[in-house]
Amino acid sequence: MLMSALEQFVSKLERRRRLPDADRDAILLLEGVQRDYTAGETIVVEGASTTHCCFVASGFISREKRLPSGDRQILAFHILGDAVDLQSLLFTTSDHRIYANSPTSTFWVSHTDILTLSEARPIVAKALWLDCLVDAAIFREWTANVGQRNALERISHLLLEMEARFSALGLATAGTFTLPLTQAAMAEALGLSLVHLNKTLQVLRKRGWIATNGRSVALLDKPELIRLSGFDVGYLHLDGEKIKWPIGLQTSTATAAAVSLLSLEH
Amino acid sequence: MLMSALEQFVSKLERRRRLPDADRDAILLLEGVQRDYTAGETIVVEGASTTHCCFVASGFISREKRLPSGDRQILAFHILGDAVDLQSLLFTTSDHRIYANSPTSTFWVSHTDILTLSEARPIVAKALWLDCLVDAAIFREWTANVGQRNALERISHLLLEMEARFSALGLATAGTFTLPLTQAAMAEALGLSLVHLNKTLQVLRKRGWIATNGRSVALLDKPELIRLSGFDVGYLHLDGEKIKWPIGLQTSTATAAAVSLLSLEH
DNA sequence: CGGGTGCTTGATCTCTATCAACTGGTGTGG
DNA sequence: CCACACCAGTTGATAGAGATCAAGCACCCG
Repeated sequence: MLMSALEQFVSKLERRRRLPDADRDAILLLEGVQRDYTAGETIVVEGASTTHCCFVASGFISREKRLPSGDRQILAFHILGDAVDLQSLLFTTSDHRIYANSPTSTFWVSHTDILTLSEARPIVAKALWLDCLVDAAIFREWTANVGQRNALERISHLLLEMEARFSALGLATAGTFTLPLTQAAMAEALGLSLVHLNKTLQVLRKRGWIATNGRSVALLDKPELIRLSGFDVGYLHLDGEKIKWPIGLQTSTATAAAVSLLSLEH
Repeated sequence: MLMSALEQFVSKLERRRRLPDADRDAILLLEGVQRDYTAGETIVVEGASTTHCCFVASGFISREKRLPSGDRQILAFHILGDAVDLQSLLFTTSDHRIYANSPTSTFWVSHTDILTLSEARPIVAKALWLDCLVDAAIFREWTANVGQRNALERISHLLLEMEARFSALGLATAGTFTLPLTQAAMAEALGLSLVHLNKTLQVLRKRGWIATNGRSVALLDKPELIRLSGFDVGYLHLDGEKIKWPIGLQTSTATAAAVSLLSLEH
């Protein structure tokens, strides 16, 4: 239970693809600094220069963009085992704000060390790259969610995503988990107004599909929520099912394969 | 003008960060197959297994997700010099459909070859990784666009993005460029209905901020469009301004730096 | 006990979707 | 060469989802 942030992170990576011992150990040996935050605390300011990457040991973190109008859009949530903002590993500044929605414990590793390690160990590089690609897949799904679904569907979709992610960590049982979010934050993640979100949540409750108790959420009728929202866990890449990750590569007959692919396709 | 797809791609990378000759050449020497598409043709079907990555030599490509309801969300546009769906380099299947909005010429390189090259050349790996991160930054901006902005702002924002991207390639002059999109496609990228998009475009035209002629778009009052939509080119990372990309890494006093950062922060 | 935060409610407004029809251009086939 | 079909764009009318405004309630904490 009391795994370190890096141990949690490695577990996540290894749920997708087992790592050679040497690579796993190399990640675990990364040096860094622990740092805790209280609920509501800002972790990284928008525009701040990024020199370190933070790994979550516990808590709940969100990343948001603020528009000139003052409106905000929450772009992602991060929980234990996540690398927050590996996305800015190769950028000098962060293009969005990161903050703690609940008391949060993190571990900070310097970008330089991560890059050095990646350079020395292609497998580590690939695992991190993959993690970025998964994050991007989630971004895409969120874009579709906000762009195409109505309030009822959007909320269901988000709840299903969070349940799946908590569940993969053993932090959800029978569709029940703790979601340390105010309704205001949820509204900002979904592109809805607070009032409308509140009323739509009530619809979900009245239909008996979900129940809430404080910060605890129970998905009472997952099949129905899934049907309604069109949720499909695949994009979260919680396991290795859709991961292509050859470790020992041999110079293959790649071009020949390309030709056959292209001609067969149509 | 008649640069190959890989040459265009390398130019894009080098606008961000100059590459050592050996690495540049290694990319340019990637083998592959050329393939052309007509307007409206599907390039990759959703769910198809991904074995090759396509580089755009000319034309206009979009990537879209289809929801069970039948609605679609366009997730990204790609033009000359782009690597379409480097995002699925480490996945076995594509989670979205890719298709040509205009006659398009592409060059296909096998994932295996790309991964082999990345393994051999950390700098190439980093350049490709960076390209994925930039794509992800654009996804984030789109999420915010669709989630928080109204129709007028959304359209303006998209047009500004496309103008900036074309402009970086020398394909836009004085705010005028060719956008090979039907209004239906634009609506699907912005999460708007076709009818509403059409009417809102008319507002933009009546206010004298844009003009259209066939597929040609002219941004007549960029300052006003920027003010309205809160557009900020930064997220496109067209140049190297915000790119952090040390090539020669030395084991630094990273942890010490972390400590000072963390204590200074608050 | 006062004030803050988070949740809830009702009334109203408006933006955007939906439905339906019409135009103009393009292309194809008889 | 015309008839027809098709597609992209446009228009008007109507409906509905969701935003906004305003207020009240419950809980927690200093």
